[in-house]
Amino acid sequence: MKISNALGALGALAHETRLAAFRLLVRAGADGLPAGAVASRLGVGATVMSFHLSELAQAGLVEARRDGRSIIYRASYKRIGALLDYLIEDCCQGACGARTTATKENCDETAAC
Amino acid sequence: MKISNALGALGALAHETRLAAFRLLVRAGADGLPAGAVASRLGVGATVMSFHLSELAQAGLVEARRDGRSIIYRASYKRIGALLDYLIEDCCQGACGARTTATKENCDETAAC
DNA sequence: CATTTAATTCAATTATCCTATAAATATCGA
DNA sequence: TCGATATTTATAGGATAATTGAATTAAATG
Repeated sequence: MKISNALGALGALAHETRLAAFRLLVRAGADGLPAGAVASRLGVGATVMSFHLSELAQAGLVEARRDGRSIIYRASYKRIGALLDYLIEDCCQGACGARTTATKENCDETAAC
Repeated sequence: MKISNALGALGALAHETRLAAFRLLVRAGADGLPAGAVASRLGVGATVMSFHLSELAQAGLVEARRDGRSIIYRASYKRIGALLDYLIEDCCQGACGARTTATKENCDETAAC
């Protein structure tokens, strides 16, 4: 992943509504959810949701497809995975690469986390 | 990690100068680097560097200590690790938790990443 | 104690982002 | 085709963030 892509993805996720939408779409799985469902589940208007979903799409974190009147969004697991790889490898240099789901027990959690 | 902390850390990293500074501090290791060294290595002015380092500190991603005239910054491995854990567990739900340094070979990279 | 060095803080400007409203597009069903 | 539904696009505003230069704090040195 290029640095400009990482910056775009980080910026896209650095917003309350967009992070919530992305988490919702990850949980929705490969089928995704229509934009309206995302908006109503998050309690935001259709217009603002459309704006934020397109920001996520621009960053490559979600993909859109039309299904009749609805536009279905789904999370790009490949893209979020690439971002995580970038952060772990290019930014952590192994210092926190061990703190993944595979080897999480190496870390002592604190309340501050 | 709480969602507000994750948002703060994502926002702090979503800036070219700050991401570069954080990467530099990660590579500098536990000893860290004085603010002036970070500024000159990145080719930015002392004032703007100070601003961005304090943003990173506010997000908990770096820590500052005074050493004589210098103020030494170092990366918080705990904090970046906590952010990665949050993204992997709360946002990926296992869909990309496998894409870590430990099990990276499961992923097919593309040019887009 | 005055000077130099290191870094921050303040104030002002500029740029960017977010929200809200209104209008437009696309699809479906009567 | 007409109206209803789903979503996007366009526009304008207000809020937030970033940059710059000057002033300030803090520590070391002669």
